[in-house]
Amino acid sequence: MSSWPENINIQAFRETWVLEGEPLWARVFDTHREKMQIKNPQIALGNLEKIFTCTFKLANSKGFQAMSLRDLSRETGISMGGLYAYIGSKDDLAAAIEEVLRKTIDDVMSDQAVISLSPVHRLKAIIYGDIFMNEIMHPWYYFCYLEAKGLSREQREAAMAMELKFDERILDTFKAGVEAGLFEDDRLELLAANTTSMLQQWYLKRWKFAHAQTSIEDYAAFVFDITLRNLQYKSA
Amino acid sequence: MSSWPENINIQAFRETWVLEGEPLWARVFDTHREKMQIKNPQIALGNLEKIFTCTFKLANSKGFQAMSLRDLSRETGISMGGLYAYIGSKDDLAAAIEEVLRKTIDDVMSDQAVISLSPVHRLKAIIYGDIFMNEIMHPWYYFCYLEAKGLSREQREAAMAMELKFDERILDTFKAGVEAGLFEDDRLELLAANTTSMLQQWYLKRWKFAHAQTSIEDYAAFVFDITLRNLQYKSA
DNA sequence: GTCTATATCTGGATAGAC
DNA sequence: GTCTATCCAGATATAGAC
Repeated sequence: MSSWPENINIQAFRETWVLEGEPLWARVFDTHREKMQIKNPQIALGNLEKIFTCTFKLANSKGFQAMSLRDLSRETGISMGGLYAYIGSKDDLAAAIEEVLRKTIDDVMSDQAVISLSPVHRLKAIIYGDIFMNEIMHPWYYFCYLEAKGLSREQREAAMAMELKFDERILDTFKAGVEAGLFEDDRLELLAANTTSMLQQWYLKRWKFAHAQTSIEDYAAFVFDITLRNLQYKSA
Repeated sequence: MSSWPENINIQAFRETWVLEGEPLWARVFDTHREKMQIKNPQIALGNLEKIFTCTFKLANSKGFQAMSLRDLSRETGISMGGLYAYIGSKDDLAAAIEEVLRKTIDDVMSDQAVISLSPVHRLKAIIYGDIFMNEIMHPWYYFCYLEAKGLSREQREAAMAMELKFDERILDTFKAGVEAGLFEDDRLELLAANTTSMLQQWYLKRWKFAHAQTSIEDYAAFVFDITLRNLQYKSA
């Protein structure tokens, strides 16, 4: 947590949160411990990585429902019986993905270092942080957005609550700016929802950004800039 | 076409384009003629309405892949054998939905009355028209967005091309405004994509707008307003 | 034009050997 | 801890009566 959000760039973010590689699979193992028959982390981590990565590959191209566990077995090189030592059921696998992502977002969102910043810097930290996270955990976000209908009612509602909470976090920052006399107090709820939506575009419309050759830094700067403009921020 | 876009409101739009009721199912019948065994429109229209409406109900809540044709048979009251007189296969049904929506959008988008307007009015006509259309054909849009992965490669690409074409249409309007000295020439491609995305929110995030009690007129005005602000339009 | 009955197959899940 | 073999529910699709 040391270098974030002092240096707002994706390297600093990567080093602070470590949402990739072994720490990520250890997080998955931890969250999912009781659903698995395998108790030894040394053995489990590698297979969990295979299972989740291949699920993203298959589900994010043809859809989770359309992906069979036989497809997954072939892609991972793990037998059908083997798979069931790691998951309770197919639905359980989707549920695990949603749960891990939600808990990870929750961790990053409750970062105290960001909360203590002044409105404009806080806004920047939220926007850049969220885009960096979307980039790093792209397949997770993409999966959860497009497969939400297949989840249980509780999970769907948790996912919606999460998005509302994110909107609220942005809205609170807007309001702090209004109180400081920096922003205009005009349709802040809709503006907050719009900022959230701009951020989601980064994982939903990859093809469009690739097509237009927009880099992640360009896009983060764009979202930050447009948000300030919408708030009628007068820079010094 | 007479009263649009002179009076920009949803009633005028509804009367001009008639994208509901019998004319809509006649359009479906027409597009889908050769895939059906039924040749008599009098008989077909009612059943097509049942089949498509129930497909939306089931697929837009549990997902198209998760919906079985038995579910659809039960929901429509048409037997399994009966269904197959109207569709070639399950995938065929999804393809039909995409095709009908795309052709309908294409019709509305090529409206000459809008193209001849001045930049600001044109922008308003495009934004309001698109939101009205999203509202009227909501289940169609929602289905196509979330079930795109299940479509054939050709159809997926056609859908992406359609979105790029829409972006282009907005971008052209922006550029016309820049040439007329009304708008600033700053990251217009990203701004156009953002306007498209704000419009898509109307059918993607219904729950959020319902929660915040935002009416369609409020939201259309918001999108128009924010787009002009982003373009740094100086109103007279 | 619509139904019932049925053929055929796929996919999730498990038992039990190793 | 992993694999093979198998069970069986449920899905698409069609044949043929009415």
